Amino acid sequence: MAGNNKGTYNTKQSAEILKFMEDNSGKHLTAQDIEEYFRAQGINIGAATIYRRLDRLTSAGLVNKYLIDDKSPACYEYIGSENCCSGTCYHMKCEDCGKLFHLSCDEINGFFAHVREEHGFVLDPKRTVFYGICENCAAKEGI
Amino acid sequence: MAGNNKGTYNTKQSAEILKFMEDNSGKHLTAQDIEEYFRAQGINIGAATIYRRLDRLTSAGLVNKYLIDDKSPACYEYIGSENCCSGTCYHMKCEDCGKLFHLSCDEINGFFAHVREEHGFVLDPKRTVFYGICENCAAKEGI
DNA sequence: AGTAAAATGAAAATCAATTTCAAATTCGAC
DNA sequence: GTCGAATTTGAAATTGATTTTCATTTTACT
Repeated sequence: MAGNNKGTYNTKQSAEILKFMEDNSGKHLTAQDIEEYFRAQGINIGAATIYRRLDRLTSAGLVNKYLIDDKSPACYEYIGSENCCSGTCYHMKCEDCGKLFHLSCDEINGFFAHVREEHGFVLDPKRTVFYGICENCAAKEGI
Repeated sequence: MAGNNKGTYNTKQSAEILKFMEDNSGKHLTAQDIEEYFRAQGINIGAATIYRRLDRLTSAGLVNKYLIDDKSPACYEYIGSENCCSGTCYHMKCEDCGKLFHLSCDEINGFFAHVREEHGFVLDPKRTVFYGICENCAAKEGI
């Protein structure tokens, strides 16, 4: 049998949700996105079930949950073995256009290591979002 | 007259709220905390007014708004115009104890420069808060 | 004082997320 | 296979923080 946890039953809903998350690996999906997808497919999966499953997948470490900003609902991202967020991936959010960018480079790892070693603070990439102005918006506004 | 903005009227409620925030500079207060304080003082200030004022103070840069975790309501902290740090200063917030730390070093300036030059993204220190676990809490929990 | 613009409080609305609970499903034991 | 306890589900109700609405009050300017 597939990775069975004691005291948990596998259902077709949970399989569907996991498959959808996998298929959208690297994308940020809200619970609503997922709900709408299944509604469009003619598959009825209740909102409560989606939230329950996302919680499970998050605790299991298969999915990351992000609270990017105050106004929008939480979003979830499948953590595959090959996509950009499998390792440590950070997010930058443009205050102007609201677009979300992924950031992954040696410098940021070095900086996080510095903060850990010199300032004794272990940063949390899941919660930490860098805000600023993206290249596009800067050009547009002549900043 | 005191710092008047065009098209804004000063009220005793807004003065009371600002004073209370100033008096609790460095503490993290929820809208509820503030509501209860005024109720206890026998001063009636509606919840909506408190939220409206906190929003204003936040946009004005006098107060920072934090979303520490998913479960708890937003909290607000009086920062003061420029009295918390000289020059550019960044904030780290412990997800565990909620304490706010100030960060100022060459490495962070270097990192911000790198992001600007190599990733075309101009970071906003005012808005960007680093979340993580502080030294104290890490030790306490044996992480 | 007169008055237009802005701020307020109470109540209603919003809205993501959670809880409730009866009905359906899962899965190991027999 | 099927019995039965444990688990999961969906729909609806609930929660709880925040926002909106709107009639009334307050403010700042003349």
